[in-house]
Amino acid sequence: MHAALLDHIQKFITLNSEEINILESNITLSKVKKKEHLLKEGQVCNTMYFVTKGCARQYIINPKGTEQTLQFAIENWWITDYLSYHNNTPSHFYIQTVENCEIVVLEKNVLESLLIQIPKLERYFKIVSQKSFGAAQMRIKFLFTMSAEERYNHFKNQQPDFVQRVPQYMLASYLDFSAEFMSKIRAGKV
Amino acid sequence: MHAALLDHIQKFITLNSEEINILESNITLSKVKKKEHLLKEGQVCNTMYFVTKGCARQYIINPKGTEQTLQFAIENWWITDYLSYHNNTPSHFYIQTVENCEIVVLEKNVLESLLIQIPKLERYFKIVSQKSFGAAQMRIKFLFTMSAEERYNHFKNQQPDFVQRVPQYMLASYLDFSAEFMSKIRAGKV
DNA sequence: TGAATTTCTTGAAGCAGTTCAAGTTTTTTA
DNA sequence: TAAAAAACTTGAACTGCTTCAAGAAATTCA
Repeated sequence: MHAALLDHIQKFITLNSEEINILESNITLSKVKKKEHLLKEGQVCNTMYFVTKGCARQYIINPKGTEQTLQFAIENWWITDYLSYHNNTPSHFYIQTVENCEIVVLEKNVLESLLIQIPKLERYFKIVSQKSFGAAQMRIKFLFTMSAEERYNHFKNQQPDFVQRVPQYMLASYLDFSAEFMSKIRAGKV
Repeated sequence: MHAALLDHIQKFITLNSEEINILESNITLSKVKKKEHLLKEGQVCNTMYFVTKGCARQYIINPKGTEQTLQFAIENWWITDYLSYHNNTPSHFYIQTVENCEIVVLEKNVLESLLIQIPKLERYFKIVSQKSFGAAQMRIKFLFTMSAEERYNHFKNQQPDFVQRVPQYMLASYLDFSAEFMSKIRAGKV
């Protein structure tokens, strides 16, 4: 059912059967249709989302009114706005499903009670967020050092199937160039 | 002595006096001269650094041979390469002091033993890294939506003193534009 | 203090990627 | 399955920023 999250947790820490029971009774899987919003700009984010099926994204609407995707979350990724979550401040971001999804929706109060019952989970979330931060640093490195075409090819090599899964304009904005330019890169017209 | 780190930890979790003793006996403060390297590209990063005085930075050398700063760490910031640290892979980054510094140097084996003795520390590091990740997301947002001049002005408003503390070319690369362009922005010649 | 090094400045030429506008293709939905 | 909506393509004009080169200013250190 939500075996995916249990499996993911157990990649990083060891759970006994009691702890597994606690988790199973506190965690539910939600089906979310394509293009639904999990978070909108201006809302305080009180929830963490773990994608077990499908794809979600975090995006902003820039001053020109265009959407720009900052992050994708596919199977086995957490997505949330940690700043809004920790500081109880309005979020700068939208979080939206890109495909029909199955998502573990974990409210702050539920999570905090789980963390008290199973303190080991702190370690799990520590490792996950440290790795995410490391990935964000690499992302900034690529944005800084590669041309638009290099970023596209690099991404395509790393995630060959994913390129097919999302609209090209979303991927273009994630890689920080325009949809039109993406079209030219793909046609070899650069 | 290293009160700074204890204070920082106690902003997020509560420690009893025994735990404080354990920390005090395992943590030492190192003086590091300006421009010394804490990590070089290609090394595996086995250490976390907490800056209590001075300033350090994480940077890369891009294909043109120019340094580009990805992150600054001033007082009360942790700096490390989490991907290298967790995966035991060679780092893509340099970490270097920018000023004479006082730094808590925490080796992986010491940290792991501390985390066993004081499991609560997992929560501390979780919160710190989640906030760092949140900050990295905001950084990407600013890089995506603001012009070079806007990024400079925004940074100057947020961190007015810091602008004076580091060479302008380092700040320029952190904000993702050239040192020459920084010079023109500051002179109002844009 | 004086020499060496590092950092900052300036202008001119160039270009990687944007913007705009219009048309085409694909996907969704009633 | 037809109509509407969403996504993609193309070329032409444009621009924000880079690159290069050379000199000036500031900082470091013997």
